[in-house]
Formats: sequence, C-alpha cells, structure tokens
Amino acid sequence: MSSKRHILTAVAWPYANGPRHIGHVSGFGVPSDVFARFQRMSGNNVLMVSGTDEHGTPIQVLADQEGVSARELVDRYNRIIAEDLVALGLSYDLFTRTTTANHYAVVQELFTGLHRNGYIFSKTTKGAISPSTGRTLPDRYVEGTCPICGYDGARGDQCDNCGNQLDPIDLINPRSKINGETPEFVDTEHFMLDLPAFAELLGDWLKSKQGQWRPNVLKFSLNLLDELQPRAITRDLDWGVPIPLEGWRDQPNKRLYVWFDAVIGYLSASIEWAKRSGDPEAWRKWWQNGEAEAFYFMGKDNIVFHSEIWPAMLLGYSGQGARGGEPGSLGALNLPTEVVSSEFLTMEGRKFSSSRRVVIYVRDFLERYDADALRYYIVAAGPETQDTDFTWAEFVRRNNDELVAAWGNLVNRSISMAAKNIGHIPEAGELTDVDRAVLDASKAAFTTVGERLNRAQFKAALQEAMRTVAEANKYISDQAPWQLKKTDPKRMATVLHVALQLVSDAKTLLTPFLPASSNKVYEMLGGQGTWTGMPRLEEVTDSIGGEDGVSTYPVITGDYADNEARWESIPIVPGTPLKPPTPLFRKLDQSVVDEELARLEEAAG
RNA sequence: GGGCCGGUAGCUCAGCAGGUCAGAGCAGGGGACUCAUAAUCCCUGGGUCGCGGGUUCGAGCCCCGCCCGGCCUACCA
Repeated sequence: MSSKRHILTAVAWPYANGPRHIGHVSGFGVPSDVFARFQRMSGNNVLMVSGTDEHGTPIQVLADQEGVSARELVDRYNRIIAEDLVALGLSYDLFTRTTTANHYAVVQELFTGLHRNGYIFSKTTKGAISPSTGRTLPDRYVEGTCPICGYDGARGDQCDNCGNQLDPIDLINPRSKINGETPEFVDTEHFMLDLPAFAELLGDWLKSKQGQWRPNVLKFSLNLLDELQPRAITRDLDWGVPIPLEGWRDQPNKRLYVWFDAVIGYLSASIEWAKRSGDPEAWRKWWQNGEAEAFYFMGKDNIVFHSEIWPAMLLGYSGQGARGGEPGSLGALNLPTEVVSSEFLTMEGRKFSSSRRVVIYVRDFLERYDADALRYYIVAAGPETQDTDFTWAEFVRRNNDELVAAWGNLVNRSISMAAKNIGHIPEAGELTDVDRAVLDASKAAFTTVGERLNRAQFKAALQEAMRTVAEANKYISDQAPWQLKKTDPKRMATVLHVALQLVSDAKTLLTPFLPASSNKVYEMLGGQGTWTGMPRLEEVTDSIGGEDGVSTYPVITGDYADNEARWESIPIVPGTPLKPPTPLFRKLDQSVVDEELARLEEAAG
C-alpha cells in the first residue's frame, strides 16, 4: 500500500436533456466522489472525469419541440447540470461535455482505429425515417396498431398490450410519436460494431472479475454475452459527431450514434484534462500504465455500455479482438478494472419520472437543504445494491437523528466544553485503559472503513465510520468530564483531549462522505490550509459551437492534490486556540415532511 | 416473451461461500445524565424471513413452480 496507485474514476455522463434529479446523482455522482476522495486521501493519484452527454435523437426532438437549436438546448442544460454537480461538492478533475473539438477528434480517432482493424463494417437496413426531417425515427418513436392483438397504442419495438416484440414496419397505420406524420421506411446504410468478435475475450475478462465486482453486474454482463450481435453505431441524424470516412464525412444526415461517442468521453475528457493541465501526455498514466486502475460508476441502466460495448471498443482499438489488428495512434488502452453499478432510487414509492413530475431535482433540493445532508442520505440509504425508496420522512429523520444528533452534537459538545473551560486544545495527562482503548478503536477504524471503501461498499463504510461517532459519544457520557471540572481538572483536560482526538479522527473518516462539513470541523479544531478541496466552475474556450467558431463553456475542476486530508489519525496539537463552535448541521422541523409532500402532490397534479 | 435483481420486525434496510441467521437503526416502553441544536448514554419489546413444493442431518441463504415490484431487451439515454 506504500506505492501510489493511478486510479481513473470514470463517472457516467449525465444526458443534457434536462436538469438531473436526486436519483441520477445517487447512481453515479455521490458514490464516485466518495471513492475518489478516499483514494486521494490514501495518497493515490486520482483522475476523475465526466461531462454532459449532449448528442442523440431525444435532444434533437426536445429542441425541435421548444423551437430552439440542439446546440442552444445543450448549452443550457450543460450549464445547469455542471452547476448542480459543483453544488453537491463532486470533485471532478474535469467535467466537460461531448460537444467539444477535442471530443470530436478523439471519437473520430477511435472510430478510425476500429475501422482500420476491421471491427466496423457497413450494412444496409430498412429503417423508419421522418419524411419532414429525414432523420431516423427510433423504433420507440413509431406508434401504430399491433398486428398481433390489434391494440392501437403499440410502439415500434414492442406492444405494451400483448407484450410481443415488434418491428416498426409491421405496425398497421404507423405514425410518428413526435409529430403524427406517417414514417417512411427506406433503405439506409449504417456502420455496425462487430461485437461478436470480442465475445470470447470479453467472457474471459469478465470471468476474471469473479469475486471482485458486485455480483449483479457480473451476472448480468456474462448473460449478455450469449446473444451478442453487431450493433449499429451510426444514425440518420444531423446532431452528432461526423463519420470520419471519405464519402461519409460531409453527409449532413449521417452521424455517429450518441452511445458510441458518449463512452469515448472518458478518454477524451482525460486527454482534455491533460492538455489543460499543461502536460498533454499526462493522461497516459491512467490509460496505458499496466498498473493503472479504472473504476466506472453508473446506474444499472448503463451496465451494458460499460461492461460490453466500451470494453469491446477499447479492445478493438487496441488491436485485440478476434480479427487482431494494430493499436491506433493513441496506443493500446486499458480495460475497466471495475464496473460499479448502483440500482435505482424511487420516490415515495413511485418511480422517478420527469414527464409525470414525480421528481426532486438536485437544484431544488440544494436550494432548501445542505449538500452534505443529501450526500449522507444517498450513501446511508441509497440504492447501492438494490432499489431503495427516498422518503422525506426518512430524510428528515436521518438528518436529525444521525447527522445532527449523533455527529453534529458530538462535535458541538466536545469543542464547546474545551473552548469554555480551557480555551484551547488541552494537553493529555496520563491515559487510562479506557482512553487507550477508545483511541485504538478510532485508529483501527481507518483500516476497516478503508477496506470497505476500496471495495466500493459505501453503505457499510459509512456505518463503520458512524460507529466511531457513537463510541465517542459513549466515551464522553461515561467519563462525564463536566463532573470533573471541580473534582479533578487534570483528568477533565485529558478526557477532553481524547474526545477532541476522536472528533478529529471521525471528521477524517467522514471526509469522503461529508467534505464540506468536514472542512468546517477542521477549521473549528484550528486546522490551517485546505483540508479537502472543493470543486469550482471555470469558463474555458473551445473552437466549435460559437457563432464565430469560438465558444465558451463551463467545466468543473479543482485543486485536490495539495490538500491536508490524509487517511490516518492525525494527532491534534495541544495549545491550539478553540472558539465556541456554531452548529455543524441544521436540524429540520417535522413540518418539512408535509411541506415537501404537498409540493410533490402539487407538481404531479 | 426472454434475461437479471429484489420481496426479512410498524418503518427503512443488513444478513459475505447453507448449521448462535433470525439482526441493526428509527418509531414504542423504562432508566441515567445535563457538556451539547431537549442532543447523549443504558435496558427493553419480538417478525410463519412473498406463497407452495423439493434437496439436505439442517435453508432467508440451494432447486422447481407461482404471485408482486424494478431494470434491461441491443435505434430513448
């Protein structure tokens, strides 16, 4: 554990068709940040990248509905999403977007490499297009009468009434779900990624992860291998990355499929980060170093893209599929070390749905409550290994009983006793067995909590960390330093010293989960410098997107390398002045539950 | 239709490779204390582990069937 590891923390790219809700950030956002912060504190070299995913039919359709360009739409939501993720304290080294010149170039390079190695071939298929726009009409955007059961609301891919799988061309009276017009079925040529060429390698790779990955991810992925088929990676659409081949590059209505370009974002964002950091080759340490590790975080709906398609693309580009080949000009690229998937968060028993307005947006949440309160809830009660339900009653309870009453109160009672009675961090006198035992337990927690964090078991890690908080509260109650004030002031000083050391340790243990409030505790204890870095928005320029060919956009970045936070018990310094503390967390009134439920009912109408 | 996951005390959830596995937190009840945002600490109640079969000396944990919920099903991400 002494050598520094290179750890890529690859975070799923939120789709820029609207603001993100708390279900989204509980899947990819908070878990990835807890992991990255812990790894940095452990002394490892972390590169945490992501961005907004901005291409594809849904964005084009939404833009048309609103009467704006796709570019205008994604500019709007890219900014909103980036602001929300900063507000949550997610410590991206770079959070960018898929509509940058750099991303286009890297995507085209990957395509070219895969094509040259023979893993991409073209095929003519019959597909539905919208006569008025010429764009592909995805199967689910075609409606009509089911040829099997006669149900009128069948979609092009499936009939919701009889459950049969359909082909859109078989629908009776097909119509576009977007504008009602009758789709045309035309021959259209598309490129396919030859996934079967990777089936064997993927299978070996996945089997080597037994016992390491969460079992649901592994089982799901292995099962998919049986039915691996070539997958189309282009669309009839003008909103996307152009296809970098003669005869295709300038076709206005052929673009790479949004999923093909989105997963490449992990690589393009790493390269963009390196360029902006002043060392354009620096990304290679996380992608081509044989020792480097790559952890990918996402919700369960994204597993297939990270355990099958993206690995296949990486293998093919590196010249390692059934057809062999040579690595592209970037060189061979690493496969994921681990694919960490969360399940889904439901909302008061219902599935989140923006369209039905069963939703709590990150922005709305953070306007009324603190980021650490949400982060705490997501880790403690979020969908780590199975779907879980968000309820306002449980949120208020967790906030009040666990954050405020247990942890906040421990900080408050310890520091205020020391500040009022002594005025600074007291020197410890002779330690009793009880003192030593509780201090040892606190030190040991760095190992137990750390082991769980290393294995992406966040819920268990937080439970262990909170156990030290309970032990510290018990220690103080048992030792009753307030009773020692007159009888044995030296002993009181020792007890308070021990208590403050426990507070300091607990603060360190909780830092990955609760960075903002941990910084506050660090300051309360007289710490100097930055304990753990917080992200910031920065405006940068790009050579595409703007009217004159130049645009600016916000990225998330931050300085996390020179922080004071380290994953170990750091001795407190006697003599450090202490001021009476202010409360660490806000206690929420029970009325919050009714207010929020009423708000939800009103919105859902 | 197929694949995967889940259905454990009033509530939210743990139970890692079958034999102290029937648990934690909260809510409820009793007590201690007063440093602290009336917070803390101790004790306590007890649920046919979705339903029906089966394997086993022994099954929440394995197998089969069924019911309910979620995700995916490859042109919605």
